[in-house]
Amino acid sequence: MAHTDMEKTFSPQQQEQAIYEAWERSGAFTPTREPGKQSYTIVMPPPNITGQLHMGHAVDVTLQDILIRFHRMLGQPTLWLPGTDHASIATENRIVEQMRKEGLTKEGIGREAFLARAWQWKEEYGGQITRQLRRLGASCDWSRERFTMDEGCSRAVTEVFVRLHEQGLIYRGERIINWCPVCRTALSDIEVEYEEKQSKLWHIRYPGADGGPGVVVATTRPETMLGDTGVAVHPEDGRYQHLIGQTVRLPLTGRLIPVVADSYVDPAFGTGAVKMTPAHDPNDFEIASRHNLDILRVMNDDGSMNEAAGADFAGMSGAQAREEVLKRLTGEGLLVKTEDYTHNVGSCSRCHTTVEPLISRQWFLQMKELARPAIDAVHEGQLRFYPERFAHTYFNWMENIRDWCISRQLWWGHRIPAWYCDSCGRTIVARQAPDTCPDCASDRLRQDEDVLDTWFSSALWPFSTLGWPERTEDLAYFYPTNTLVTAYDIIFFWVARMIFSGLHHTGQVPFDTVLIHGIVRDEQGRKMSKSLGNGVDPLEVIETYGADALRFSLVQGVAPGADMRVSAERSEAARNFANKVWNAARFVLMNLKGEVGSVDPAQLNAAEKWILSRMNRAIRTVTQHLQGNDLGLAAQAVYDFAWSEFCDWYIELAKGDLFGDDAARQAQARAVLLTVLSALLRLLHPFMPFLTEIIYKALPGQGQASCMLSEWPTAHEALDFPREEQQMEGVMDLIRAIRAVRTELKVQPGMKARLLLRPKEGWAQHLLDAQASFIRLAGVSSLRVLDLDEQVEEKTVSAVGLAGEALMPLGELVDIQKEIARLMKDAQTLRDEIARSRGKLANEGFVKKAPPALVQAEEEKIITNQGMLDTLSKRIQELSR
RNA sequence: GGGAACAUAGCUCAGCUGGGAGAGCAUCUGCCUUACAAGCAGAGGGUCACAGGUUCGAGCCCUGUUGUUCCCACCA
Repeated sequence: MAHTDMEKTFSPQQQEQAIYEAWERSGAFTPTREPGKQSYTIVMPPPNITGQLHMGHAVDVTLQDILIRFHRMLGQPTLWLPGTDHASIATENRIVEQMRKEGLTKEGIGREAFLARAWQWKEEYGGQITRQLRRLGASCDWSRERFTMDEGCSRAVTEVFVRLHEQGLIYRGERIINWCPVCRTALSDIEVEYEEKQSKLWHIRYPGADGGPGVVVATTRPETMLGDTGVAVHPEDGRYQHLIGQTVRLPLTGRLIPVVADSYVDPAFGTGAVKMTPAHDPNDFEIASRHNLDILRVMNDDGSMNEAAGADFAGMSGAQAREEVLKRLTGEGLLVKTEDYTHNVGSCSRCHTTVEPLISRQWFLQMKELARPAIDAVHEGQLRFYPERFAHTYFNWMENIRDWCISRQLWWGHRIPAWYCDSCGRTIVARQAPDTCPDCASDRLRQDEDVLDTWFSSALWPFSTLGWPERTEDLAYFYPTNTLVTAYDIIFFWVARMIFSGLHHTGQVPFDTVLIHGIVRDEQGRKMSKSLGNGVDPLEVIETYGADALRFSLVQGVAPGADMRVSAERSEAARNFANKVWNAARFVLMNLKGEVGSVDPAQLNAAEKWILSRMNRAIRTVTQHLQGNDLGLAAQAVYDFAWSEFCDWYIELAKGDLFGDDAARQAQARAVLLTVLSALLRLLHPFMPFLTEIIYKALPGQGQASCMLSEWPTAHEALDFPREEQQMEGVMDLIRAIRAVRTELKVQPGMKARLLLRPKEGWAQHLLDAQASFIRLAGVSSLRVLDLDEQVEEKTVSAVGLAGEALMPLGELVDIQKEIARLMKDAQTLRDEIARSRGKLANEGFVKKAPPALVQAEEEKIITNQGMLDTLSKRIQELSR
C-alpha cells in the first residue's frame, strides 16, 4: 500500500479478515521447537461449543493474544494452543431444548442417535466459535487445535480415571449429592448457586410412642418428614434427656422413630430437636450414619414423591406434598407454630431449578491427598496468582475441599470406563472394554451408563492437549506452560483442578502464572446475562469500530482482576485512538518522500533528543508492564506516548524542519519520525494487531515486513537524554502558558500578537533555540527573548512557566477587544429591536387595528436594522482578523 | 459465621516500592491551523468516604468507623 492510498479516517473492517488470513496462511502462528530457546506457552481456556462468542471470551482471548504477540516478538518459540470444550451438561441441555421444539426427547431417540446429534452440533458450533476467535485477531496455532472429546483428550481422560482408581482415589459410593430434578443429574458442590429466599420455619409435634407429648421439631422442608427416620437432640440438653433412646411416632405415617443424641445439634436453634431425613439432607446423613438410622428416600429423580412417601403422597410434586403435609398436620393439631424465616436455597447453576439433596450412588474423587501438593505448590511460589489476592480464594477452597462428585447422569461426555458383571456383580475399571469378567469369566458385562463431569477433562487440558500420556516432543518442549489467563469466577471450577491434576499426573505445575481478570459488565455495572438481555455482542462492536478498537477498549486502564465495563463510549474512544495513530502514520508517510536515511546521533536537535529519549522511556515502561502482566498499564503507556507526546508535540515540532529549507535538518527529521513511528507501531502491535500490521507494511525500506514478526523494540542508551528531556519540558511548559494567555486575551488566528520571553536563570539559550517553535506552537506572530535584566515599558499580561516568563504587550490588542465588545453589544441591541418588531407584526390584533402607517414603520424598522446589523457584523469580522 | 475487595472530578475508572492528584467521557470557550473535527488549543470542576495514628512528607502504610460489592460456608 502506498501512502497516497491512505484515507483520512481509518476503516479497518474490510482489511482485517484479509490480514488475518494472510497471517494464518503464512504459518506464523505455528512455532518451531528451538532446543536452545525458552518457549512461551499459553493453552487457551477452551470455549464451550454451546454457541456464540461473548464479551467474556473477547477479554480472555485479547489478553492472551497480547501476551502471545509480545513473546513472539521477543523471539521466543511461542505456542498458543486453541481448542473447544464439549461442555457436557450445557450442550446436552441445548440439544434437548432443540429437540423439544421438534417434538423429540432424549429417551425417544436413544443414546446412539442422541450422540450423533451432539457431534453434529459440535461440528456446527465448534467451528463457529473458532471463526469468531479469528475475527478478534487471535494468533493461535490452529494446526494444534484440540477438542476435549477428541481421541487424544479422551484417552487422557480414561488413563487418568483408571490410574486414580488404581490408586484408590476414585471410588463409588452412596452419598448425599446435589440433584437437579430438571437436568436429572447429580451436580458437584460448586455447580449449585445459593440464593436467599423468604420461607417459613414450621414447628411440628412428633408425639411420644406411649402417647405422651413427645417432641417438637422445626423444619423448613416439612414434606421431607415422610422420609424421617429419627430425631436428634443435643446430648446435654436438659429438656430432652428423658427422650434419648426412646421412640416417637412420626405423624401421618405412624412409623416409630428413635430419638438420638448428637452434639451437632444446636440447642439454641428452633426447638433444639432436629428431624432426621438422612436420604435428603447431608447433615442428617452424617448423623444418621453415626447412629445407624435407616435411610429412606422418598423422592424420585424428577423431584416428585415416590412410593416410600406413602400411597397418599406418591406422585405428588414436592410443592404439592408440602401443602398436603401441612394441611393434614394442621388437621391433626400437630402443627404447633409457623414463623417467618429467611434462608439460602440452592439452585442448579445451569437451569436454576431448586436443587434437591438426595442420596444417590455416584463416583467420587477423593480430594484430600490431591489438594495438599497443590496448596504447597502455590505457597512455595512454583505457581503465582496475579493479582495475588486470588491465591487466598484458592487456598480457602482447597483447604476445605470435599470429595468431588464426578459422575453425571448425562450422555454427552466421556463415558465412565467402568463395567459391571451381571453374573457376579464385580466392577471392572479398565482402559479398554473387557470381553469377560476376570472373576467369573462371564461375558454379561455392562458399561456404566454415566459420563464424567465436564470439568474432569478440562482439568487435564494443559497436558492432554500436548499429547499426554504419550511423552511427545510437544509435551517435553512446551510443558509446563507459562500463563493461564482466566476470569476469577472460574478458579474453583477449573484452575484449582488443573493444578492438582497437573501435579499429580505430570509431577509439575501446569503453568507458572495464573493471570486473573474480571468479568464483563454493562454500563450500569450489571453482569451480562442472557436473561437481562444486556449482553453486548463483540462481533457487532468489531463491525462498528474494528477489532483493534474492541481489544484496546478491553485492556486500556483496566486494573488486573477488576471487572470491566463495556460501553459504546469506550469502544469509540479506542477507535479514535486507532484513527489518531493512523493519521500520524499518514502524515509521516506523506512527508518521507523517497529514501529515508538513518538517525545521526551527532546532529540531533532539542526536540529530536526529547522524543527519542521519551521513546526509550516508553519502550522500557511498556516492556516492564507486559512482563509484569500489567496489560492495562502497558496499554495506557503506549496510548500516552503515542498521543500526548508523539502526536501532540513531536510531530508539530518537526514541522519546522520538515517544511524548512535546510536539507540536512529535513532528512534528520524524517529519519526521527520514521524511527519513532516504527517503534510505536511495534509497541502497539500486541494491542492493535491489524492497524499496526497495515501501517508497518507500508513503511519504506523494509520490503513490506510484517509487524507481527518484527522484533520487539529495545531502548538504546545512546538515545537517552535525560537532561534534554527536562529542558524540553521547560519549553513545553512555557508554550502552554503562552497559549493560556492567548486564549484569555481572545487572540484570534491571524491577529498580531507580539510576545516577549524573559528566561529564568539558565534557560536563555534554550528559549533562543526554540524561538521558531514558540512562534509556530504558541500561535504568536513575533517573538523576542529579553536579556536577563531588560526592562519592559509597556503594559503586559504575563504567564509564568518552568523556563521563564511570557509577556504579551497589551495596547492595540486590548483596544480591538474593547471595540469588538462594544460593537457586539450594539449588534445585540439591533437584534432585540428586530425581534420586537417581528413580534408586533406577528400579533394579528396589532396588524388589523393599528394605523397602517404604524405597521409599515415597523416593517421598515426591520429592514433598516437588518442593514445596520450586516454592516456591524462586517466590521466585527474585519477587526477580528 | 469466615474471607476478600472497593469508596479519588458530574459519570466510568487509572494511580508501580510513600514526594506532581490524573485519563476517557461529559461541561464551557475559541479554532475546518495543508496528519487527524473520530481533530486542535484553552478553561472550569476533587477535604482522594469519615476519624485517629506513623512519617520531614500519606490517595498509598497502621487502627477504628460508616457505606457498597463479591466469594465461601451454612443451623434444621
